[in-house]
Amino acid sequence: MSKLEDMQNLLNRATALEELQRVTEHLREHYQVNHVVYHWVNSVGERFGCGTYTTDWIDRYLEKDYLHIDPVIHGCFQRFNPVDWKSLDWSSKPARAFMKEAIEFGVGTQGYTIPMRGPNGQFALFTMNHTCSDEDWAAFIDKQQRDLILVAHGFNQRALAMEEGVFPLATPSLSPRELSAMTLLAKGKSRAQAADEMSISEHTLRVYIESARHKLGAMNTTHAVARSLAIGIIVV
Amino acid sequence: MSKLEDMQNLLNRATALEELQRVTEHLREHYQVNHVVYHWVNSVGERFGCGTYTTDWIDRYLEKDYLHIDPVIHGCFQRFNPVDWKSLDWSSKPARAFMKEAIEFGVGTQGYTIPMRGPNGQFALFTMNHTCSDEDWAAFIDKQQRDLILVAHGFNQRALAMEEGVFPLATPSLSPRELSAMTLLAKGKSRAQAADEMSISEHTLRVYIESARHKLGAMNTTHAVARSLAIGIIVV
DNA sequence: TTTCTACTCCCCAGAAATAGCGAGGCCGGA
DNA sequence: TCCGGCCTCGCTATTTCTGGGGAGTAGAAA
Repeated sequence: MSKLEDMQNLLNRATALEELQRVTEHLREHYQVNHVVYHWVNSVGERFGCGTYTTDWIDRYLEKDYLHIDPVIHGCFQRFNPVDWKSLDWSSKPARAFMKEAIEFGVGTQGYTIPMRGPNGQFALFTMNHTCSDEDWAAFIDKQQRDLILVAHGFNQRALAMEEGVFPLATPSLSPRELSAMTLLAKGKSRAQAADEMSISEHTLRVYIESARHKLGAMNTTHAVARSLAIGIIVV
Repeated sequence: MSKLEDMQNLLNRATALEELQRVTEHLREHYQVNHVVYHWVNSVGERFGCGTYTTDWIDRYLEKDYLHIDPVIHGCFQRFNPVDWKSLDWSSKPARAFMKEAIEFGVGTQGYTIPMRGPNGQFALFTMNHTCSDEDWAAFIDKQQRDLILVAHGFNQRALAMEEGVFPLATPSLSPRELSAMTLLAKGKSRAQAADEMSISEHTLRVYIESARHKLGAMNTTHAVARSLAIGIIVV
């Protein structure tokens, strides 16, 4: 039994954010790296995180709205596979300034981040970073890659399980015609065009949009389509 | 070197659908199961698949539009973690009829499906199924779980890499104000409300929406917001 | 059987979005 | 320095959407 499996067991029993936090600390010990962080955006846009960053750095990050500068966030949003920080675009001036400041706060110069996406638009990142040479880091990643993916998945499963406790997965169910309507609108069709494609009158189409809107608790058509996409009941 | 690692290497070199197909066949041999299937919906809603199902079954599946009945699809859309088919809801009449027919076409009675989500709304499923007892299947899954997750990831990485060849990831870049506008609209705000929140005149807001629309190649506001969400440049 | 949901169609008035036109200031890169 | 992108504001006319109100069918569930 490796230490890692012990940690996975610990992870699988975690039911609160503090327990995930503790796992990140154990992982840091185990891998002997600067930091281990897991954070995510849930289905209603709230952000959560746990990890070994100092509160100073987290406060700084939030205060300066680095979410919109951090190339790791940008890069991971565009990718499925894990991302080595070296492969990201650090060419812009704010990005470099951000990196410089991060290092001052103890963040490693080398980093590896695994993006994950869940139902209802959930998006999460599992990051490990360290200060060492490119070669050492490459060797480390090469060796641990698989384990890191599995650990990251473990984190996300627990996080999603915690959410289900809070948001009991009340996905509104739209009828087939309502879904078609939402899909066509999401594709940019006007009501007239959508009605035409569905071979119904525009009046009828409007009824579907309305009822979909009500089911989704949306303020207007755009909102309804946005929610449909976000909760994954339609795909463009 | 296990056989599995050989297969992962094979997978990592795959550049076309046929090669993925071949890997599914190898996996079926290796694990001695009825079927191995990987299929996905890409960023523009096109569907692709490869695996060991018979063409008869695939044709039947498409013909009867089973995508909208199959509880595996439904269940996986709502989940992040891998799904054992037994844990799904087979209570509805069409679902049971579907399962019965699937078995007639050689699909296993036991199944395990791993859902995956990528950037730009990509959604994929990796499935392994077999006909055996509950106990044997549980033991098999328990033993292979980790490897299956890694293999599934391998498939998805290759599939996404193939897509980038076809859709060169030309993500339009919106200005900060344009992004704010899109985000507020996605949250259900009207133009007046959004303008108010951004502390600008509604006329100005309109300019942002218009320019965002043009950058995104969208037909109307709803379409622009839908695209922004789908390509992941905003989060609700 | 009754009830419920889904699907289809219709009208109207007011609110909102769209498609054009225009203007000026600011900042950063070529 | 000039060009381009970004941010801000204005006008008009037309089209589209929204939010109410109806009403009838069919099929499935209770």
